[in-house]
Amino acid sequence: MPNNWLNNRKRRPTHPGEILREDVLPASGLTQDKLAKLLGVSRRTVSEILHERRPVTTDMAHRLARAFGTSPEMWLGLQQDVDLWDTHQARRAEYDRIKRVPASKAA
Amino acid sequence: MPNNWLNNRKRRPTHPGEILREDVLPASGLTQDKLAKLLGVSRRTVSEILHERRPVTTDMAHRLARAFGTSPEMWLGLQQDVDLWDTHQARRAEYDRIKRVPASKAA
DNA sequence: CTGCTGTGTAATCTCTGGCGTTACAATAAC
DNA sequence: GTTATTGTAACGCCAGAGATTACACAGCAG
Repeated sequence: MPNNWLNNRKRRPTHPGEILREDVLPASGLTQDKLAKLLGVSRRTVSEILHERRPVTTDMAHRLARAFGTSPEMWLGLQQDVDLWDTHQARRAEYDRIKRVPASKAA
Repeated sequence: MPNNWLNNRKRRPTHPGEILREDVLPASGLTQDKLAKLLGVSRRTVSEILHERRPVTTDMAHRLARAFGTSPEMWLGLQQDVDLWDTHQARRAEYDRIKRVPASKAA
């Protein structure tokens, strides 16, 4: 409910690679290499995403969506939450210094 | 309702810069320069976002959220839609070539 | 007319990060 | 054994987000 819900989370949100590694890929019966060729990316890219060392980019979100019949938003949304969380962890001190703009009702 | 809702849109989704330019910034009564200092970024960065020439990054989403009391997800979500749309425009041919993975129920 | 303020925007640099290719080692499967 | 699958190091490439500096031009107050 709170807007700053994300900022208050204790745990890092689920990386899309986890879904891919633990559910989607096993269910598909594909090897990493096969999937990579199918998606049109390198085997390395697939591997690093599975290990959550690389983000699912806009491009990858589209590719995964095509291959697995899901929406690109689904994959990218997961990634966004992770990105927002990571950035907040890294720079929370700086963000805390930013002051709220007063609602100057000079409308 | 359809998953590929985004892909079927005729119009490019609303860039967060538009909201900032047409609503949020005017309502605040701030100049671009003031806002830039407040956010801790360069005047140029603010200007380019207002003109929709630069995306709202994860970092900027946090800054805007702090300054205007909104959620980072709000700003970033708008940007995501734009990004997905742009990428799809640019590479739809390549994506169309990606074949759907058969649901091998080798479960 | 003269400034001052706010703004757009080149030019230039820096840094980060996503991706590919190649190659090698380790492990699992046959 | 031999082959298939996978992790990952070492390259190199290139795009893009951001800062800084500087200049041009608008609008408005005096």
